Amino acid sequence: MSSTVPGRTPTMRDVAAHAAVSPMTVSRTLRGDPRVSPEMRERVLAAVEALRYRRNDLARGLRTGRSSGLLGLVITNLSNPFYSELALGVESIASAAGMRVVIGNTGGDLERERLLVDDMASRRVDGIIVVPAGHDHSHLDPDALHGLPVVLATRPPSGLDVDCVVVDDFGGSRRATAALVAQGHRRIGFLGLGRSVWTGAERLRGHCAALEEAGLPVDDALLRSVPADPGAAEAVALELLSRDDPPTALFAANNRNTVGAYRAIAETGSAAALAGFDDVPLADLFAAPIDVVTYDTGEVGRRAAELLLERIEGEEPPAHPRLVTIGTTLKRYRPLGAPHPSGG
Amino acid sequence: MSSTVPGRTPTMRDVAAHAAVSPMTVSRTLRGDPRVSPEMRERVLAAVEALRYRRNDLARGLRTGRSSGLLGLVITNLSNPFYSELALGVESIASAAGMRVVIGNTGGDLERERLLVDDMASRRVDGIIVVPAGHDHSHLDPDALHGLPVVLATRPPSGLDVDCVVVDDFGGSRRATAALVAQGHRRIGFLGLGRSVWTGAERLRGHCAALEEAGLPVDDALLRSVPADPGAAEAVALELLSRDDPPTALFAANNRNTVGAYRAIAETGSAAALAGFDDVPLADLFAAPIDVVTYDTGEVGRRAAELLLERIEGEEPPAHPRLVTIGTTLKRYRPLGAPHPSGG
DNA sequence: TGGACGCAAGGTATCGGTAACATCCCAGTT
DNA sequence: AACTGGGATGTTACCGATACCTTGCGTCCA
Repeated sequence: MSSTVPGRTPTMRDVAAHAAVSPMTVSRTLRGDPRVSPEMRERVLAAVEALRYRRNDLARGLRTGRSSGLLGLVITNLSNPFYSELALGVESIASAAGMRVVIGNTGGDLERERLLVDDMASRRVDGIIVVPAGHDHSHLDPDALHGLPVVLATRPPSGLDVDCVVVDDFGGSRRATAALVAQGHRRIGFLGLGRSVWTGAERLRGHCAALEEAGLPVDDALLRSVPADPGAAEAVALELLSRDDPPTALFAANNRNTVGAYRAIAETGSAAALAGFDDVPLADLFAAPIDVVTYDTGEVGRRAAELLLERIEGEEPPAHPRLVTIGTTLKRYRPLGAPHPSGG
Repeated sequence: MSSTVPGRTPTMRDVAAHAAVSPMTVSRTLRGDPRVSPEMRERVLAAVEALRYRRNDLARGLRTGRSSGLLGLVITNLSNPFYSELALGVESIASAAGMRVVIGNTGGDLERERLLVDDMASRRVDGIIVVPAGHDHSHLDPDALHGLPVVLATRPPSGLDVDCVVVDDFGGSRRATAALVAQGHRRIGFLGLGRSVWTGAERLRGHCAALEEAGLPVDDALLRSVPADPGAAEAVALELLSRDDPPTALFAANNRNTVGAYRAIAETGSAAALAGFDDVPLADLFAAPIDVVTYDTGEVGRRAAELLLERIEGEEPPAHPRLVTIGTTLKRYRPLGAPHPSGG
C-alpha cells in the first residue's frame, strides 16, 4: 500500500513532483535552510514520508565538494583482538565526528595493502589509517595521494612525513625484563619477532637495555627470533629449556610467543618464570603465574583517529608529522585459588 | 618536483588537457575500452601518471547508476572476538567480490542501530548485514528501504522477510548438556542469558531437551538468568554452588558466563564440572577441564555475505527469505601437563 | 568515382544533488 | 499609482564521471 515505485529509488525530483514544488525547495527543506516557509516545509516532508525518500549522500558529496565522510582503515588482521580493538577505537572517534569507517584487511600482504589504499583513495575517503604490513611505505605518501591525510598505527613511517601512533615497545620490554631481574633471574631467554620487524627490534632493544642496566651480560645464545608459524614459539622455547645451562626465565616478545612459551614450560614441568609483551586475556585462570606488558589498544585507534581528524577538519593542519606513544603497564597474572581435581 | 597542483585533486578534464585529448578518450582508456588506439592510450596513461590521477569512484558510480561497491556491517560490539571474526568473514567475501565493508558499532543501542542503518542507506551501500541489538526490526525492512537487501546474523528476523544466518544454539546446548549427563551428572545448574534474548531462549531449550531426553527432571531452581554486568555470572554461580544440594555441574550459555562460572568453581574449590556455549581460547592452559560448544564464527560472516551478494548481484534473487544454520562442535579442553610450582 | 562501412575520437546530455543567480510577490513607502 | 525591498521560490549550471550519438577519415567494392 505504500506509494513507492518498486524497482527504483526515488530522487529529489520525485519528491518535488509529489509535493508540486521545485527540487530546490526540497533540497533546502532537507538541509534545514530557514528560508523555507512552514507550510512548504510541511508539504515537502509529507512527500518525503510518502515516498520514503532518502537523500543520496554520494551525489550530495559530489556537488558540495565536501568530504565523503569516510575514514579508511587498513589493518593486517582483523580477527586479532588487538586490531579489532584498535578498529573499535577508530570507529568510536569517527562516529563521534559523524563519519563512517571503511575497513580493509591485508592479511599482511603488501600487494593487497597497496590495492586497498588505492581503492580507498579512489573512493575519496577523507583519510586513511594504516597498520603497514611491510617496510615499503611509498604507496602511503600523502604527496602521491594529493594530500590525502595518512596516519600509521603500531609502526613508524619509513621515508614518509606522516603522523603515527606507536606503543612504547622499548619501555615495556625494559620494564618486564627488569621485573624478571628483580625476581632474581640472571639468565633470561628472549623469544623475539622477525629480525626485520621494527616492533621486534624495539622490544629486543628494551630487553637488552634492562639487562645492561642491571649489569648482566647479554648472551647472544639466549636471544632467538621466532618464525610466525603456529607452534614455532613452543619449539624454540623447548630448545632453550633443554640446554645444558637453561635460562631460568623466558621473555616473549608478543602474545603468540608467550602462549607458546607457556606450553613449553608446562610440558617440560620446568620451573622457569615467564613474562611477555601483549596481554593474554584470562591468564589468571592459568595454572602458573605470568607477567605481561599490556597497553590500551583502543587508545591506539582513538589517538590515530584523532590525529587524522585534526588534519581533515582542522583549520590549519599541523605543519610537521607527529608521533604519539602509548604507554604500557606491567600486569601480573597470578593463579586464582587452588585448582580442583581434574574431572572428565 | 611532481607536476601535481597542490590543493586540488586532478579530474579527468585535467588529464585530458594535459594529454591534449578529450575527456571521453581518458574515460575510455581507463575503462579499458578497446576502441582506443595504442598511441592514444599511451599518451593518456602518461598524463595520468604525470598528474598521479585517480578516478573518482563516487562520480563514476553516480553516472553508471551502478552500486557504490560498499557493504554495510552493523554489529553490536566489534571488540568481542566473535564479532570481529564475523567481520573478517564478511570482509573476505566482500573483497573477493571487489567490494568494501563499512562498519558500524552499535554497542547494543537500538537507537544507534537505527541511525547507522539510515546513514548507510543514505550512503547507498549495496546491502546491509546486521546483528540486531533489540527485538524491534521495523527499521530493517527492505520494503521500507526501497529494496535494499538486508541479512541478519546471529538472530532471526522478527516480522521481516529477510535472509538470516544463525548458529545452531539449540543443538549445541543439547549436545553439551548431554555430554555432562553422560559423565554422570544429574543436577546441572544453567547460567542463562537475558530472558528476552532469542539466542538465550534457544540455548535454554536445548539444555532442557537434553535433560528430558535423559529422563531427568528440569529443576527450575537451577535455571538462572544472568545479567550482562561483569561479575554477575560469578555471583550467580557462587550462589548455585552454595545451595544445600548444589549442582554437580554447571552449563553456561555464553562465553562470559563460562568464565564467571570457572572463577566461582576455582574460588570455592568445588569439584563441579563445567561446560559452556562459545569457545574460550587457551582453555587448555587452565588448571581444570571444561567442555565448550564451538562454531566457526568466520563462517557466519562469510555465509551472511554470500547470501547478501546473491541478492545484490544475482540475476534473479531468491523469492523467499532463507535461513542458514551454522553447526556446532563440542570441544573438550583438558589441562596441559602438570602445572609447575607457582613462582612470583 | 561514389558511397557504404568500420574505426577512432569528440560532443552532448545526464546521474542526483546544490551553489549562485534570477524571479516573484506583496507589504511598506513617497 | 509607481517604487522599493526583502523574503520565498524557481532556473541554470555544474560537481566528475559515462551512455549515447555524431563526426571525420580511410578503405574497399561496384
